[in-house]
Formats: sequence, structure tokens, C-alpha cells
Amino acid sequence: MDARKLRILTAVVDNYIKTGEPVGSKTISMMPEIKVSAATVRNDMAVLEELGFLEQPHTSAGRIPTFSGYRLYIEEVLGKSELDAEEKERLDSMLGDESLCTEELLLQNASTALAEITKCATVVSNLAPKYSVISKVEVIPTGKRIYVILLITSNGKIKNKACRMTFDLTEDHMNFLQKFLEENLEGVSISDLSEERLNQLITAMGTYMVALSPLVKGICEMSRDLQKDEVIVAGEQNLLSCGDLDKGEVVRFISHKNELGGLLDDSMSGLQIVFGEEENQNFAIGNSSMIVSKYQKCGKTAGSLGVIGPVRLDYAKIIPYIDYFTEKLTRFLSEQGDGKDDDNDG
Amino acid sequence: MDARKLRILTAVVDNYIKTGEPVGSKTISMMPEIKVSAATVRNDMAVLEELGFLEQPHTSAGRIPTFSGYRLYIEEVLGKSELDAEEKERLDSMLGDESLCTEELLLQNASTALAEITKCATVVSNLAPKYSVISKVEVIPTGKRIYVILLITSNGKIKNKACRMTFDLTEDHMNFLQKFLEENLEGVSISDLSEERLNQLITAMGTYMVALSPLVKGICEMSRDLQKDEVIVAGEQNLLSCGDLDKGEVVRFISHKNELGGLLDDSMSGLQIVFGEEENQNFAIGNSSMIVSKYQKCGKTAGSLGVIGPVRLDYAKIIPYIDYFTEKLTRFLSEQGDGKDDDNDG
DNA sequence: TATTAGCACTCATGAAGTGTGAGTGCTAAC
DNA sequence: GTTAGCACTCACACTTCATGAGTGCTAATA
Repeated sequence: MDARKLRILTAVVDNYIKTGEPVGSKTISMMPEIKVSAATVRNDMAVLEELGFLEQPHTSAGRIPTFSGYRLYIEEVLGKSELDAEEKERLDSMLGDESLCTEELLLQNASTALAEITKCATVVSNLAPKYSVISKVEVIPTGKRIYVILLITSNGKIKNKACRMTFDLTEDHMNFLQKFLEENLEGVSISDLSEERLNQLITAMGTYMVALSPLVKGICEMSRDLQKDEVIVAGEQNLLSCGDLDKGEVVRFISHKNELGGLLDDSMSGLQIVFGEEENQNFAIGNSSMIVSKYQKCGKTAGSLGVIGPVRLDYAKIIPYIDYFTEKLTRFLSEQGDGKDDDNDG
Repeated sequence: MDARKLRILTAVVDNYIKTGEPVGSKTISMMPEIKVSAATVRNDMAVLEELGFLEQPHTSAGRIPTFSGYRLYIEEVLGKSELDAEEKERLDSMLGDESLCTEELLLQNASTALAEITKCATVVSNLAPKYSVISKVEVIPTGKRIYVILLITSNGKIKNKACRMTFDLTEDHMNFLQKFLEENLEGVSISDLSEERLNQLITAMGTYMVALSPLVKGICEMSRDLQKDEVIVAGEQNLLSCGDLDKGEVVRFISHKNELGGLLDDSMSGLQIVFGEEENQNFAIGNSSMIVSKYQKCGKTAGSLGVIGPVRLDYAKIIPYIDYFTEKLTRFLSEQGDGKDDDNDG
């Protein structure tokens, strides 16, 4: 694989990404960076095809890149382009005032901002809930036999749930409950809240168990919710207006977006590209590609950040964006996590 | 307009709803309820076309209904079909245990259930927030200079918001704040929380104003949120898999779904059908139709409940569903609203 | 040996032409 | 008032054909 062939491959990919049409030898030969005739380009393209980097949709058409072709192109292109200061500033302002944000809101903002900039769908997964602890549980009566359970985790997630009871709780009930919850839940890691553990707690309530059971049931549900992988998806509409993707598959993807979690948490590190359907049945939008990168919190993987779009994606532009966001999240979360008393190992 | 013409119109609409193809005179004449020849049907259809109930896509095609045609058909069909007990039970179970539900959750469930059954998009608007009062405000410290504002309204809506402060609040701050909020916000109607009123409150905080301003700003934001018309949309994906509708228009609709509020609150009563685009520019999905019905709370309109789908909708089936849900919501909300001071235990 | 010009070949695409059939309106007979 | 019969319309599917972009191969050239 000599330098010219690589140049030709890059030119084909670039052109194909721009136009969506198969690229012919003549088009390539007229580019300033290619100084050979169409015939030579043809010879090289035949070799590139044999090597599996290019293919022809049909005999009399130009070439389009294969997945391997894209991969080589991306390696080649990677790190060659940087965001300028102006762009960084724009992204920063879209992320909102980080220092006043909770973790969850920050991830939400990142997802939305990235979707807006890239005009693609974005997906942000967050493993943090699993590793966080319950920092506060409160049950608040709000009249008419409705009680609100408020649950706050160490990573800033707030959940609430209203429970309607069949009778009013006595002061004794409330005192017991509040104390019980404080003692048994506050400071407990979310990942320790197994079904089994919750059942133990219920039994431990003794005579109060029956009266308070709707509330306990509510807390169980909330903890189950918290243990789910959190996946934030934004910009799904962008996929629908993308001509390269099958609308039906996109719709199916959108309605199953919550199942993306597992896919993102595959044990890969750094920046990864996954091509839909052919490569990964779980991510079944044909002709689509997903660029994923992992962000960290205090040196440990805390989640992933990705862009989903057509295979024909402007990688050269988008990858720097993803890099920037990944760095930014990592930096911010680590600053936030370093600070204080919550979950220092040991 | 004699009975046979009405029968023919109904047959055309029925058939068109089922097949999506223009309906010809021969098809109609072979139906058991039509006992005349194709030629006679043709004559009648020509009259129905003159009256504006049918139209021809092109000369040599069958007839399709016009909007007026659908309207006449719906009047005719209306009330002719009822849900059977089995179906009612199914709907009830989808709505969840009403007696343990808050108002908001109930509406959410209704929207989702209706979407699932009808395979359409559904929209539920809720005017209640405007008419409700704040029943509880609390500010809860959760460490690391983060404070959670919890706001609960009389109709069961719970909102929370985390505020990150630049320094920790003193006990004095907290005491003042809690008392201040209780005195000035609890029991206040949401609709009274004008920008002006909030500014008055801020000024009334005196020397505490500066220190507590991020929290006050947070409360302002939350109250602004509460005053917005609440619109719950479900089943949007169903519109995307509907061949009759333009995908682009559907996507546009989905991304602007929050603006539907005004449309639903037009001063209409009972069951209404709106046809998209042609009839109402605000509801701009061409070839779509929306069936809307108002539900009440203690005799006053409390919101609307609607189904959005293609014009070619199975009205005969869907209208009874909407009626049932409307009745159900009305009954439940009224019971809930009435029964403030019931004492049926101890 | 690497590159290039030349040439025959392929094949998607789009335009033009054609046949078919479902459906119509009109008229005259029942 | 209803119906059979007939000529007419027109979307749609099908075929045919010309075009041109792009190819691979070969032989000449640097």
C-alpha cells in the first residue's frame, strides 16, 4: 500500500461522503493532489478493490468505500483536524454553565448540543448511577393521603414518586419511616440495592410493614429504576431526515433506544466506530455508523458518548467534536468527584 | 339526500378506510347492503360528488371521500358501536390502578394506553396546573453545595430542581428560606405566580436576597414551567410507520409537539374532528386527522384528549375508545377533586 | 518498469411509446 | 327510476431505445 493509493482511497472517501455518488477514476484524476492520469487511478483502484477497501455497486459505476475502507480513512484522517477557539467557545456555551450543573443535566446538555452541531442522533450512557450512593431519602406528606418519596443520589440524580395511601399515616408511622429510611438507605450504594436486600429491609420493618407497604413498594420501584443503565438519546429526528437511512429501521431504533445500553458498554476503550447491521446485529440500522468514545470520572470509565448517523458521515469534522466533549466531560466529572466526601475508594 | 345515497357514501368511506384505494361503482354494487346496479350507483355517486361529499383523484378512478364526506360518515356512524365488557376491562387494566395514581400519572397512562390501542399518536392536554395551588415547597441540602428545590402542587404534580451554590448556606439562611417559602408560596395559585409577583417576593427577602438568589431564580424557572400548558404526547412513532403521512411533516410535528396546547384549547366542546393542513394551519400534517374530546373535572373543562392519525382512520372503532377514556378521566378527576374531606375510616 | 492513450464493453438511468384495465358518463331501453 | 351497453379516459406497468459515465484491457510511451 503506497502513499498514492492511500491518497486515492482518501479522495474516494472524501468525495463519496460529500456527494453520495460512486466516484470514478476521472473525477479522482482531476484532483490537484492526484497527479496521475485516470488510467493509473483505475489501476490503483482495482488494487484497492482487491485489498477490500473499495467496491463497485455495479460494473459501470465508480467506486465506493467498504467498511475497511472507511476504517483506513478514519485512521488516516484522525487527529489531523482540531477545533478552533471560536468553535470551542460555541460548544462551551451550548453546554451551559457547568459549575452550576448537576451531572445528569450536564450529560443531557452534552447530548443535545452534540446532536445540534452534528445534525445526527447522539447517545450518552451513564454508568455513574450504579456507582453512586443514596445521599437522601425523604417521605413528604402532601395531603389527601398522598405521600411523595424523594430520593437523591450522590451524583445529583433526583427522583420522586407520589404514592397514594388508603389511609393517613400517623405521626408514629412517619417518625419510624423517616428514621428507618435514613438508617438503612442513606449512604447505601445503588448497586447494593438488590431485590434480596430490599426484601430483607421490608421484613426488618416488623409490625410497620403492612401499613407502610405501598411506600416501600414505591421505593423498590425507584431503586429498580436507578439500577437501569441510563441512556440519553437526542436528535433522533435527524436520522429521519437522512436520505441514506431506511425510515422503518430508524423508527424501530427510536422505539427501542433504551436497549442501546449494553451495546455501548461493550469492553472497548478510546474511540470506536461501529457500522450498523452488517457489523453488529444489536445496532440494526443498515447503512449507519456510530462513533463512540468513553468518558471517565477520576480515572474510571463513567460512560460513553456517541454519534449515530449514516455511514457517509463527515468523520473529519465530527470526531474532533466527540473528542472535545469526551475530554470536557471527563475533566468536569473528575473535578466534581475529586472534591469531597462521597465515594472515595477505601 | 336519500337513504340509499347515504348508504353508498358510507360504503365508499368504509371501503376507502380499509383499502386506501379509490372505490368504484362496481365494488359498491356488489355489496350486500347495496341492491342496485353499478350504473345506478354511478348516478348516485355523481350526485354525491356534486354535493361535495366525494371526489375523484382522476377521471378514470373511483371515488374517495372529501372532508365533508368524512364528517357526514362520522355523524352517521357515531354512537352505533359500543365497547364490549372485555375491551373495557382491557382498557381499565392499561390505565393502571387509578385509585393509587396521581392526576398526572393517570393522564400519562391514558395517553400511552390510547396510543397503544389505536396505533396512532395521542395527545392529552391538561389545564389543571393553571388552576392548582402550590401545596408544598421545600429546599433540601444534599451536600457539595447542591440544594434541591421540591415543589408539589395540589393536583399531584411534583417538580424538583437542583441548584448548585457557590458557598454553603448557613442554618440561618435555611430557616429564613423555608419559612419565607411556606408563608409566601404554599397555598398560592399557580396562575397568580406572575413575573411581577415573583419580583415582589424577591424584593421582600431583603438582605437575604443576594445570598439566596440562585435558589429564587430556580423557583422562578420552575413556576414558569408550571404555568406552561401541559401537553402529553404518546405514540408518535405510530405516525412514522403510517404510509399515508408525509414523514417530513410528521418529524416537524414531533419536534414541535409542545406547541399543540393552544390548538387543543380552542373553545370547542364535545367530540371534534380536525383535518390537518387544509383545515388548520397550526396542525400541519397533510392528510392527517385529529379526533379530540374534552374531559372535565367537577363540571369544568379540565383538558382535552385526542388521537392523531391519517384521515383514513377507523373512526367507528376509535371514537368509542375516546369516549370511554373521556368519561373515565372525567369521573375519576371529579371523584378525586370532590372528596377532599371525606372521612370514611376511623 | 510505471504510466498513459485508446478502445471496446457494461449497465444504470431516463425518455418515449404501447397495451391493459378499471372506471367513468351518457343514452336508450326496460 | 333503474339498468344494459358502449365509447371514452387515464393511471400504471411494460418494453424499447439512446445516452453516457465508468470500466478493464492492451499496446505504446517515458
